[in-house]
Amino acid sequence: MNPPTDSSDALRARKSIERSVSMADVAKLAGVSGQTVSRVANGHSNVDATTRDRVLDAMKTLGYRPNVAARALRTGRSGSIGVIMFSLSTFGNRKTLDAIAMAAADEGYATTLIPILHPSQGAVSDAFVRLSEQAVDGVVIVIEAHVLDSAEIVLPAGLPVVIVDSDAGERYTVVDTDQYQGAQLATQHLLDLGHPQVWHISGPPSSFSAARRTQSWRATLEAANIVPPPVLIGDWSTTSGYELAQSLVARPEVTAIFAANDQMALGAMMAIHEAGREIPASISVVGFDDTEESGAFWPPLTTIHQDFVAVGRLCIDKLIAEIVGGHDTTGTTLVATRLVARSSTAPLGGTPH
Amino acid sequence: MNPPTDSSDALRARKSIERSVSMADVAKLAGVSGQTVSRVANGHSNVDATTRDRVLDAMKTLGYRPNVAARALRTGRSGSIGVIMFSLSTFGNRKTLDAIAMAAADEGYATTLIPILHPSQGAVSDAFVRLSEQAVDGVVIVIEAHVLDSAEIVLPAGLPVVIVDSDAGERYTVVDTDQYQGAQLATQHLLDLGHPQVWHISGPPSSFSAARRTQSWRATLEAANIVPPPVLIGDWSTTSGYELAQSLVARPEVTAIFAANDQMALGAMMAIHEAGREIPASISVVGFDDTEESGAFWPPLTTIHQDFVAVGRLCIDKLIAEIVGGHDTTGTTLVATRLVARSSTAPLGGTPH
DNA sequence: CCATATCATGTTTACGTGAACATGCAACAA
DNA sequence: TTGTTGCATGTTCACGTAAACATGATATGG
Repeated sequence: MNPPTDSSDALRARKSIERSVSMADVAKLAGVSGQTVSRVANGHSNVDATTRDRVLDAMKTLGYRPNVAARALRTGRSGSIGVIMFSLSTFGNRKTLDAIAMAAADEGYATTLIPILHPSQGAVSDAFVRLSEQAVDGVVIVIEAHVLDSAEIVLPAGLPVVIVDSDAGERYTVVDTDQYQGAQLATQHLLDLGHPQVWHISGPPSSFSAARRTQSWRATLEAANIVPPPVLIGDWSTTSGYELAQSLVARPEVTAIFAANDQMALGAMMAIHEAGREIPASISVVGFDDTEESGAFWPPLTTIHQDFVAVGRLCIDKLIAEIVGGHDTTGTTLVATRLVARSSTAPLGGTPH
Repeated sequence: MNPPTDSSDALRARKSIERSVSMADVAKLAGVSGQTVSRVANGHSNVDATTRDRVLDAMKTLGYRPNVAARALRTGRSGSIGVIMFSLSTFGNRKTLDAIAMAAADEGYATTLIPILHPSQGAVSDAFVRLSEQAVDGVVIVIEAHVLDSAEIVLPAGLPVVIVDSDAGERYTVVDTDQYQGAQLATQHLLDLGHPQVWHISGPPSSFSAARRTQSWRATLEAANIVPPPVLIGDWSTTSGYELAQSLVARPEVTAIFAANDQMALGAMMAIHEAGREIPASISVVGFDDTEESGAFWPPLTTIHQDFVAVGRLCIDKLIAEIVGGHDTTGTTLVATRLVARSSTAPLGGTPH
């Protein structure tokens, strides 16, 4: 049992762990008012050079660090940006998060991750509850917008938002890779190589990116007066690519496959290998993403490179503009992709490499 | 319903974007004091059931959300856990972060990402400055500890810390995959298949995991009375695996390669293919990580599976224990790996599959 | 010379919360 | 009855910061 201590020493010692240096401490040491310390800390101009140096010295001596909680309470700004996404399982999410975090750090913002445990309605709502409890100045949402619509989700009013992987450009600020252009590039590349038809392994329809890529693939074929074959609907995983491709490889007329991401392309290539057909001599394969590994697949995969760094940068730039500007904006900004031609594609009937 | 508004209407309207519902608003509506609202919000028991319901109703009506900044200022707890790591470029980092974020969310903590732009001394120090400016209750550091030592880094005193990828168990709480056991599993697997020697493509020496795997590989060979060949030092990338393996594949006596991660294993397999040798008939390859794709490599890669979910869970559990307990702990907790045998390994001189 | 503008700096206050302490009421024992 | 206990609830205050306002000193113009 703990009898109350007469002197506050014991408590002090225990609390001192958390106890940090405040403006008042700095002010005392520098012989100025707290307000002057505040001015120096925030880089205001109207402070005498001598005084400023004295304050800076005191800060350094005491190891002063501003208390963000107090600052956030006072100013309503937390210096933190929230990111809501399903788990980091997809390559795109992971790269996007990475790029956002880097760009945010660059601008002096921290990144608060608000993961969604499983893609259920309730879990998404939970994420927004957690979000509204966290002090964030803005949010980047990396979930297709229709999920937002279907859930009874209320974005805190006036909270700046940028959405990735969505077509909600009329209502929100949207930044994304130009999925349409990318898929066109992939499909056209195969057509240009002389393939009379291009089969497509798509991502899950719940993903806007996936739907958009499929749409573009279809349009590109139709523009070439080709009737698109049925879509094979995958779920981004190598396994799904493998299983779906198995139905294709037995048919000799299938000579070109466009997979909606590199992982499914990898799975498809595995099925092709197992069927004893040659890539690209017998079948050409194009992926989408350009992961770090795809250049080392066997054979090295022709794919669409996404510029995630640019996407992340734009997200943060637009978000900060909204935060500082104080008003919501709308509109869609797309980042172009480029085709990375490697050895998994060749002219119809052509030779590898 | 709405209380009559006074002359400050215009200002109010403009500010109302950020202006959120406070305890005072709830208190007024429920006809109680702010303190009672606080008690309800924090689940204290000494509130009459009737009163509690009235307050909860008012909260719901107004859409009350506690202000974390104010709470953090008052309590010294932010409900947020910081994660410091180099960019998400490695599979391990990415999975670890994912697991940490999930486990933290599960415990009601947000995850604040503090990325390090480039692995320079200054950048690491910067991260710690940003850290100390962010209100976090604890930190998970996913950087080898010797980097911490070499930089003039001061961890805020008393801040609970858990370190991943380190051997600093005597000074900190360390959670990690059992790298040693994993590398032993990999090496022994190849020896058990009858290979007289196992070559090793390692990760960068700056990584503790890499060093540890190399150490274990060497020890396992020595325990079998085999003199380890020179280590080939890679950098985790497929490219490095590819380039390093090229020097190996020309030598027929090389029949077994243990790469310190799946990406380098993939690169090595590419070099093997290009040299015209068969996997696993002519050379066996083992990786480390068990990425989502490795089962679809050609051939499917035998590798060491890491349980990142367990690592993340343990990080958070131990961190929260320190946060709640209020005292630092030390000690190392290792999570076991398991061998996933696929088709990239076979008995010496054996047949594929 | 004084009036006034200018600028560095100090003082007061409020942001929203929750701990500590105060109050008031009901139940109960003596 | 009256004091005592226990419990629900209210009041006061401080956390660290920065905006708003106040002050006092110096420079400038007529």
